[in-house]
Amino acid sequence: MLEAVAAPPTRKGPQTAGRIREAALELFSRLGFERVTMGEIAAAAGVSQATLHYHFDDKACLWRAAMLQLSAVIAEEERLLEAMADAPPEVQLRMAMKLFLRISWKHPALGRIVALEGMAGGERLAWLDAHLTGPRNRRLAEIAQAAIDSGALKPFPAPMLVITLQAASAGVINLAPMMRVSFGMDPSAPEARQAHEQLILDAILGGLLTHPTTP
Amino acid sequence: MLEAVAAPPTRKGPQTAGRIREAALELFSRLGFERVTMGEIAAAAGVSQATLHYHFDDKACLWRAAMLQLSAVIAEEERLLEAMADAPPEVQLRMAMKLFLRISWKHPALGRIVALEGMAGGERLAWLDAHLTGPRNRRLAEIAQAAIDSGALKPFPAPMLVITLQAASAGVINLAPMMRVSFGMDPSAPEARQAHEQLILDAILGGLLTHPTTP
DNA sequence: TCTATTTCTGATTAGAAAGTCAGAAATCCT
DNA sequence: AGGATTTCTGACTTTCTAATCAGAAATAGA
Repeated sequence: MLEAVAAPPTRKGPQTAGRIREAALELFSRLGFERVTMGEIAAAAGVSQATLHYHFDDKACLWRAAMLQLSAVIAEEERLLEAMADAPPEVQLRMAMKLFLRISWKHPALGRIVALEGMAGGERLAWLDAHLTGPRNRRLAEIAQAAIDSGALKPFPAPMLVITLQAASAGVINLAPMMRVSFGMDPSAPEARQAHEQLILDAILGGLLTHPTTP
Repeated sequence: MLEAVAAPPTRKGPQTAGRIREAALELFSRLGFERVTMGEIAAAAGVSQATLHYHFDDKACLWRAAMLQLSAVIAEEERLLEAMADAPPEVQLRMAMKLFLRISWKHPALGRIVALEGMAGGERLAWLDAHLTGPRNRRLAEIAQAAIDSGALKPFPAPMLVITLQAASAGVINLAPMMRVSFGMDPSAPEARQAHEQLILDAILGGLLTHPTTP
């Protein structure tokens, strides 16, 4: 069988397929596609290695299934952005940024995946762009461009703004192990998370708006 | 033989060892430790696979040698930071930031390595912290802390400032493939590089200083 | 209960990659 | 030139991993 998503709870297959996808997402995002073995995923999901190949044709297929699951969750959480399509650009921008930050913290796997595959290039990145990151990036870029056109935001290239925001938000979360090693500090502690969010907002709203607002 | 650095040019060994280190650095930084095979490195350096094991005991040893080479270059380029240890904190901070950005652009391998290993954790990260990234991070944090103590910089945790700067500068460079796929834009083009640098400086100097200065 | 279908597993296979080694080729020294 | 040393290579071994498959266990439906 292959990548089924919804199913009657009486059947047991989809349930274990879900456990496998979760384990795969965690491992893939933390270590990258080839650092993870099918055996590790199987162990993490509590099934045999052959079971992985029963539910998913091959390793690449399992990777895509895990990403699709993440994609669905995130798309759902970003739904509310569409509801404010006619708010002033500056308001939309601020809202989008906060949502972006919140999602980065809530789904650390996303940022890790983006860092890993967005750096390596290749067909997995192409797939990600089509199914997960591309639409997000371009929607955010549109909002930034509108803010620039309205004169609220300094005229930097919108893609550069988007990627920088991406890098600065997810990057800090990704580099948690490094922060621990270099500074003995845990960035996922609530107060650190708070400081990080405030830092990004201050930097962008204070430094990049034409009429700075530091709330 | 093992990790020799300087040598008489008449001997041929160190020269090929250098070529191997360069090829290794490029590949390791682009793909990560385990995505790269010894065969690929050998091919890129134009030698046989067995030659790699003649010059370096094993793969991990080659990885460290490549990192050490990078480390030496960077340490040299950051030497001039020590010369201004008694300048006012704000001046030092601005200088350090610009140097940091310049080095990120000049040695893209550094940022990729940091992203890859800083995210994965493990013994390679520990080694990096001891030999390359740790000293840099802590020196930059000291400068940031001095700027905070002097009242020039808003009182965010210095480690958070450092890691965010790291993530925002290197991150954009790392994500070049993603920018190409998502926006068809090449961030390594001179004008993009310029915009990126200005963006970071504006964000930090405009948004995080207590008395903003936007030059 | 009994049969068919779904779900899962142990055993196995094929292939890739790191690392070893004996010896060839190149270079140095006298 | 000629022996000694450094440098390099092809062929091999070992280990690890993805993928396959026949069949066991569990579940559903009559």
